[in-house]
Parts: sequence; C-alpha cells; structure tokens
Amino acid sequence: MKRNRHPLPRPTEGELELLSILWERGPSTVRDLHQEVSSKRALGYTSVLKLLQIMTEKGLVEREEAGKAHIYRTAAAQHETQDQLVRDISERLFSGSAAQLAMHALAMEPVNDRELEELRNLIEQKRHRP
Amino acid sequence: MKRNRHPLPRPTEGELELLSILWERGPSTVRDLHQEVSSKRALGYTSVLKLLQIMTEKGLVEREEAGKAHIYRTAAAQHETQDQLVRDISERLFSGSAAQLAMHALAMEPVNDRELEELRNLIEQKRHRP
DNA sequence: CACCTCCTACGAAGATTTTCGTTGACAAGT
DNA sequence: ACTTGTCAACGAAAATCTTCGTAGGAGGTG
Repeated sequence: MKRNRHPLPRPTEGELELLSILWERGPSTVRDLHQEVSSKRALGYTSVLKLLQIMTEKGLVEREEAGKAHIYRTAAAQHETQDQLVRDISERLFSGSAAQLAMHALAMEPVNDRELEELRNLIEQKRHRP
Repeated sequence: MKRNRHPLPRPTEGELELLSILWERGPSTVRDLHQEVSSKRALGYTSVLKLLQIMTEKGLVEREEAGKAHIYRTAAAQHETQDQLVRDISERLFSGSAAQLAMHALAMEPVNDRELEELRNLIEQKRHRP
C-alpha cells in the first residue's frame, strides 16, 4: 500500500539528475548512480549517498535495505514527475496555458517524423472531443 | 547597445515571479511589484526591493533611477526567457526531446480551439519542411 | 586476529536563495 | 524647524541546497 498522503515535493536540480538516471537504469545502488553521474561531472561518492538519503526522507525514492549495499528506486513513475513539472512550468511561465508551452517547445527545434505524427494524432483526438 | 557578454542566468523561483509581473505590467516600481505580489502571498516590501537589487546585479532587470522611486524593466523579452527555460526542462526532463515535452503539455489539459488550430498549423509547417 | 575494502550514517562547511529589520536620504506638510 | 511618510541601501538571519570529510560497522583475506 502506497503512502500517498503528501504529494511529493518538487525535486531540486541535483535530485532530478539522480531520478533521471534511476528511470533509465531502474533500481540502483549508490555506486551505480555515482558512476553514472561521474561520467558527466565530478562529484564525490558520499555526495551522491547523502543526496539519496535526503531524497528518501522526502519520499522521492524508496530503498530496499536488503544486502549490504542498499538499492534505491524512484517513488514516482517518470511520467508522473514529468507531468508535475510540466504543469509547474506551465503555471509559472505561461500563465497556465499548456498549449502555449507546447508551441514554444515545438517551435524550438528538430522534431522527427514519428513524433510529428503522434502530435498530429493527439491534436485530432482533442479536436474531435471538444 | 546591449551588454550581452554573458548569457543571463536562469532566474530563481522568486525572481521568475517578479519577471512575470513585469512582463504583464511593463516597467514598474518596487511598490507596484510589491502590491502585485501581496495579492498572492505575504511578502515584505523590502524583500521585493532586495530581490530586485539582486536581479539588477545579475542583469535580469534594468532600472531607471529617474525620480525618487526607481523604475524596473525586464532585460530579456518574455519569449526569450520562456525559450530558455523550456529548453532547459526539455534537456533535464525529456532528454532533450522538445516534442515529448509538447506532448506531455498537450495531453495534460484543456486547450481551446484557437490554440489547437495554431498547433495544427505549426505541425503542418514542420511536416512540409523536413 | 590484524588489515583491507566497501558500505552507510552523521555532521558540517559552503553556496545560494529568501526574507526582513534598520538606517539614512529626501521631500511634503504643519 | 520639526514631524511624518516614502524610498533605496545595506547587512544579516533563516532556509534550502550542495558537497564532502570522517567515523564506524560488516565481511573477507592472509
């Protein structure tokens, strides 16, 4: 049974970095995460550990204390956090207009054909169900 | 001539709140901004002032020291900051896929017909100019 | 057993962000 | 001239975020 009594807090920059890795790799140890992060930038092992401990307190991740090395997993699915943050940006930067956000995103850069097709479908759906 | 030697830093949460008001109201005094903010939440006058002073140092706003009360204006156009932050979120949350960001935004909620039409056009444009 | 190695826990320094109290300047009213 | 109101400047407390050093435990290896 999930404790969902408080909505999860918005992850900070560093926290989001770790969450991204967890979504990609699946449940991981501190060492796993540290190695991933290290390929991008210098950061001490204990820094990653500490961040994960804080994230556990906040409820952003959960850990399995099975063996010697704990295993961390995300508490929220990737799409949930994405939705949360997209809504947040939409509020703060586009007065709540998600459509404007979408337009900015699209206008901005290369979008491949498959994605374009998905977007077309999405829009047609919305169009026919007003 | 604009000093554009350093790109503007990413505004913090509080800074963005003030920027949003400035984009909406146009150039404003501290008192103007404080009143706007106060309608949303409690925040002291000097807190707003201090934030603006910091933002001036960072180059996020510029001020005209004409009369007694200085007048602040945004240094970057709204769409520039929107682009910057949308790109940022796209990177950090969608591995750089702006299209995925757009889809999340759209899937999320009410979009009116005019916006839907604009999006259709935007997509058709992209479609025909691959 | 003494010695590594790998791990978590803890505390704390440093950096940034948020908030506000106090001060002093200036002007308008009395 | 004295008081009152409005304003910017400054410093600093408080809160949050980032980073890491150090300590201590558990498990092997010689």
